[in-house]
Amino acid sequence: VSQTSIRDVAERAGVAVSSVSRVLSGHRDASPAMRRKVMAAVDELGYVPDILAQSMRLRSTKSIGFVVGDISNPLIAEITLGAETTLQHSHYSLLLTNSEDQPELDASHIRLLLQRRVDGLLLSLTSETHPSTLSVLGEVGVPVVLIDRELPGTVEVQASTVLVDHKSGMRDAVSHLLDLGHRRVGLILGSSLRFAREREAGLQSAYAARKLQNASMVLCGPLDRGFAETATAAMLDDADPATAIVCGANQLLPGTLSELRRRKMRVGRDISLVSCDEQPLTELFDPPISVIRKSNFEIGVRSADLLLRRLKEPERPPETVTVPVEFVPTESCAPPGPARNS
Amino acid sequence: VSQTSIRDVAERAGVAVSSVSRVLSGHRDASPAMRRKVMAAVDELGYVPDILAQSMRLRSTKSIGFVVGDISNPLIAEITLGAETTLQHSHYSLLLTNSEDQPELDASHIRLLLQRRVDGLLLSLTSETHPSTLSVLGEVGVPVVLIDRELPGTVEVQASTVLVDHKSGMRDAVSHLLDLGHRRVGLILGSSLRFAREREAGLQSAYAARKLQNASMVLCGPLDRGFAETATAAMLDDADPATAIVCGANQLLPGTLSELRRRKMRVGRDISLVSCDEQPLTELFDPPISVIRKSNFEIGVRSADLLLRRLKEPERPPETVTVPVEFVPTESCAPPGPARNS
DNA sequence: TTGAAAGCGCTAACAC
DNA sequence: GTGTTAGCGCTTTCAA
Repeated sequence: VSQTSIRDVAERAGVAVSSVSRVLSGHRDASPAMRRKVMAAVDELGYVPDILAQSMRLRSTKSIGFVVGDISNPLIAEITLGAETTLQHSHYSLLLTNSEDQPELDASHIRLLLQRRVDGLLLSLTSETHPSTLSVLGEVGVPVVLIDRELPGTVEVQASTVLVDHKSGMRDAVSHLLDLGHRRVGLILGSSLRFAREREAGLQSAYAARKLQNASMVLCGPLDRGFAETATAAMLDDADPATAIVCGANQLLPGTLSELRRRKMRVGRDISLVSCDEQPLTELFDPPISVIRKSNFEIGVRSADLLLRRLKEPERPPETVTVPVEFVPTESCAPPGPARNS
Repeated sequence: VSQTSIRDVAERAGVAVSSVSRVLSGHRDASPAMRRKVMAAVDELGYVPDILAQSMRLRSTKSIGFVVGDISNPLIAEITLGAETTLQHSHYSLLLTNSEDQPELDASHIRLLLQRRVDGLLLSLTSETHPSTLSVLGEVGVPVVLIDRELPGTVEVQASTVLVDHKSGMRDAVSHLLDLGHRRVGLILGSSLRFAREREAGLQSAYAARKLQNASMVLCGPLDRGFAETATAAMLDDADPATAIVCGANQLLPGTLSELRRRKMRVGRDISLVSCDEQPLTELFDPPISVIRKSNFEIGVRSADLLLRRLKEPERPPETVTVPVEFVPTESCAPPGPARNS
């Protein structure tokens, strides 16, 4: 497609390049006759404008840079779908970069994207505190949207933000467990990003709201299956074992399930279980697994919307929106059983 | 970052723009003294070259267009990770477009990406037969890699291809079921893309290899949970009910599992079950679900490699590589039980 | 070895 | 209403 330039079209139509440009960009100063001539030449030659050259002139690439930690994480993939779909409708293209969960790559990807002259940035950062990321964010000249991240207050980065209300979801889940009679709730956390902090805070607030002494057990480690196994084992082997376990991230659930299976513990009888983030099959376990869920697609859409808004109105100040979260209880949560007395 | 141009650097260093360009592009005709002067100016100004302008001159954007049906499909997301990671290492950026499983969008995305002057195309097409896609593919001027798609032989599209050996995987799975004594194997298929055709062929070949009359039951419909439920029900309600069910795609498994649960049928006892494509939790069901698996990450890597190779050597003819597939049997496959005689 | 200048394909003054 | 022309930031002949 397109090796023909606007000059070829002009020549073919017997008019000036500027006239071709005017017709194609829908400028009003173009007579019907001119329109016809130009469009005929365009059709005959199969001319398609070169976006690169347009970008160069207009100083706008109509492209957005998206930095993610790991696109193969289903949650991120859904966010990406929401964002790309939304941007597409506004004629923006998405440049995707994976940081492979390495904080150093966040900053270098941002720099690369700026070099590519993206009009805006959508960031699902791997780290909220890495100095080089914070430093480059201080001087990006384009609108930025942070996805579920909060940077340390000291740096004043001009960015819109889409926040997820993890705290409420966790509060609801833990409250439910407390109401069932659990007192020793275990929470497994990987990472120390905002979602982990909020989830821990949600758990605390559930205890606090019921004026119960906080007898929870929070274990934090790498965001992987191996750690989830270890943590689950630790929670069950504790002198005061947890009677309910909350998996603080989708990547952890397999580890917890496998440790429970190894011990032949039945979910919803010997142990109560809640998972953060719905996955395709959680609902099909027997019993179905309680989840704290959110719409990742919506997160992507809202992020893109926030960005588009600032692209249209550059003077507009950054905004923050919060996406709700929902706790879906199932029989995987039951009153603490006799196992506790063993 | 970067509002300074190469002219500013030249001025600052008191040299010509061409000299700056030479130094920065590592041209050998540049004296050490010149190098020093230029680099000093670059550092002082924090100059970063504008990739857009470079692309325009060099007629290469160092970017690859990736068309996918649905990035939120975990399989696609993993392929994307493999591809992006590989391209990144060769300093290519990835432009991602979602076709939302609408065949018409494939072609328009390809056109858009060509307008953006991508150096190459990675395609996970929504349709292998849509005319406008085939037509635009006939005149793309850049290297193309098809990911697990085969276009009708009539169109001679110059493209490298990464194929997945679905057929072998399915043959192994069905052979295993036949060896267990099953004769009536049900296969649920969504879509009619290559993977579905190959899976059906694999099933046929398993029967053929054992010289058994093909008593399989293949149902094809939309690639969603609802259809999987319907198809599962149909297979079980048939006059000669299936004793084993193979889910032909990850999106179908939830439907089959839910229909089985509704009927209180126990996997691995009342019915045997195999799923195509490993998912995070398949292994944690009780019993674990047999899967036909492959490395999606590898598919992405191989696709990118094939593209990079043609980018480096434009004269090189397109190649085809095949990625292996593995059947992982579990107790979800068992001999047909008494249920059959009911 | 370095500099001056042309030009990639396009848009937008500006002049007619 | 239309044409001429000057760049956008860069690379690359070509001359010096």
